[in-house]
Amino acid sequence: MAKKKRVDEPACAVDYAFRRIGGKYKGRILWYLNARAVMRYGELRKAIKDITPKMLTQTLRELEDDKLIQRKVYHEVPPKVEYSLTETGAELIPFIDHLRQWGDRQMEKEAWPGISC
Amino acid sequence: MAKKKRVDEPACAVDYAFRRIGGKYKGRILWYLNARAVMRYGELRKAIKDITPKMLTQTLRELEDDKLIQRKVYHEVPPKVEYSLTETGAELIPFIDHLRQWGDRQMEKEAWPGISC
DNA sequence: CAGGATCCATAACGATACTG
DNA sequence: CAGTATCGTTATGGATCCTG
Repeated sequence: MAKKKRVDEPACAVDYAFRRIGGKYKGRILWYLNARAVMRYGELRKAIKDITPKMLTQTLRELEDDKLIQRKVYHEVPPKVEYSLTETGAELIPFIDHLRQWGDRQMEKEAWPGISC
Repeated sequence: MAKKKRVDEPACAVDYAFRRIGGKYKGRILWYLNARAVMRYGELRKAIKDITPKMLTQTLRELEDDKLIQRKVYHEVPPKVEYSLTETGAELIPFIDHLRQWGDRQMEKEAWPGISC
């Protein structure tokens, strides 16, 4: 998911795009950041209940390197860091939203309890 | 990507959807099947130049278990197997297309040689 | 032609403890 | 509060050879 992969050429635009938003948490992080506009590290951690600090940090860094999110540090005590979507990241939202709607329909069909994002 | 994962509840619809189309080749397979309507095993293998037979079979089976594609076997010699999208799989195409367009724009920005799907 | 089987490498992810 | 560091597990993908 990180640097390495992007070094070898993507086979095509679909391949390229999936590499950038693949991974277990990227979709959800982007979606949350869209819904709430700006979120602190701790808020994201609470929102994504199953994530560990390591994975959260790692995923946030990858998204940042990919210019899909922005990181703003407030140098104060206690520290405060805010994350938000970049323009490029925001362009992905319609896609994620449609995918989410599709997911909702499928989950109903399969009788999963519908869990809202 | 296979059964195991889908056993534990997805956190939400975004999580659910990403699980179903994640993986290195799923997006591209769905996209190709959409563009060409129906494809044989060997055609897919040629289209996805970097895939091994094992991965192709494995990915196709997962997509089939997920009811995103259909598999039609012709019992003749030499054997012939055709793959095509299901209704549910076809519903994903607009989103893959959207994502593909986004990928195209990004690749231009980064000055990757644009490789068409 | 369309795969199955086997073995292997690495990448992705996770638990836990600690820190500026 | 917002992370690091270290270590371990599992999932994913790959090479190679074989077959109805």
